[in-house]
Amino acid sequence: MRGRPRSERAEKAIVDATLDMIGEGVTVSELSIEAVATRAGVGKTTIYRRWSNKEDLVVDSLATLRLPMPEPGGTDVRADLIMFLEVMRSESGELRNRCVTNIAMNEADRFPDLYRRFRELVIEPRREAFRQVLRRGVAAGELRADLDVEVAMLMLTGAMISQTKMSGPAHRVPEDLPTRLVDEALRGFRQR
Amino acid sequence: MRGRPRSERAEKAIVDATLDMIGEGVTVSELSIEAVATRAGVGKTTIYRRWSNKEDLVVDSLATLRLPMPEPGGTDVRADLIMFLEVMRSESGELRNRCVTNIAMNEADRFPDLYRRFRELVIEPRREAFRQVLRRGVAAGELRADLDVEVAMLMLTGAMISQTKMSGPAHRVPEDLPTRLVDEALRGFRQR
DNA sequence: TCGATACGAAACGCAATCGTATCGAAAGTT
DNA sequence: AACTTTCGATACGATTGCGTTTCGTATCGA
Repeated sequence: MRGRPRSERAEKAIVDATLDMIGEGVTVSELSIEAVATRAGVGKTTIYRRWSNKEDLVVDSLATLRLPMPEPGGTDVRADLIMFLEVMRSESGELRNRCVTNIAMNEADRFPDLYRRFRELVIEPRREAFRQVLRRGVAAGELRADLDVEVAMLMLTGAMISQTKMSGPAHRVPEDLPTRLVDEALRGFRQR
Repeated sequence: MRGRPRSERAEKAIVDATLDMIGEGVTVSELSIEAVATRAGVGKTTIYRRWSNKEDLVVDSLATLRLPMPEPGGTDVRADLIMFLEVMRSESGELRNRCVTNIAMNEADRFPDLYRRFRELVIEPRREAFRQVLRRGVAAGELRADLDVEVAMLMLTGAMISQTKMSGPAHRVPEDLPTRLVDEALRGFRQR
């Protein structure tokens, strides 16, 4: 291949700018190529040479997100559940990781293809890992045999997600929320 | 007062158009006065005569939402909790009522004033009612004396909200989800 | 009936963003 | 050294929406 090769640095700067803006809460509709170019310190040409439109840019950018999947210990259900929620909590504090929730919650209706790819790539693997922790807990007799695993997962993750979204990027999710959530869920609300 | 009075019908049409569009998932940023005017069958003048900008229009429109607050029976905590979640579930099926979640989840970061007013007007009263149900349950000895009311509320409502957002406007939230959520929460996950 | 105000429609100038084109300079290959 | 491609910058016409103004008509109170 002849000619000047494409700049790796420019490409990374574009993707970084895109992810940062989405993390800040800019919707896909609002995200302007011009803003991305400016923020990345790059000409618009350089973006359009690589991606033909905004959605492609967003999809490819999100695909570069490599969120480390926590590895559950497998012996203590309580500890594993807290660990998963703690990952959600700490990630919510970093701008970049807010992409995940922002895309999942805000863009599902309007960009179904984007949402579907993102769901398969990021969300479902995590849900499955979480599900396995609960299943192991049931199998080990640590959790009720008739526990509704899907509902249990929804209660814990839904609480974290709602809290994250409601509190906004400025506020922090309380450090002890994962522990408190898991303990309340394990004990049950009812007096005995 | 002299002169032609302002048209009640036009005003209602404008507010309805605004709420419908928000319910459909149009963000406040995307919501254009021109689109509202067209949809309401009204001139832009008629809108600007009443509201000086988009945010005012949205705030006032949301303020007209009179979401019937369920009246808890006060005797059976389980029944009251299920009733609250059931209201959330059934409302999520109607376009108009999706305004509540759409605004609360998507616009908090970008329109903090709007979010604050909306929170005081719509969200907090409901949260408080929900909180009271749990408090009464504790006082009556039906729930654990050391129950973390805030965490309990977060688990139940967060689960409903997440499920609603994740499933999108097309899908329906399962009818039995409120019951399953409340029963799991009351029992606790742990084997005894 | 008359004067005041609201009505819907249309046009205004302004700003943002779109996707494309053009530029000279830079950075590679052959 | 010659050639090719990308670089960032800049300008382009098109489109959209803003908030304002103007228009002739409609609808009220006095």
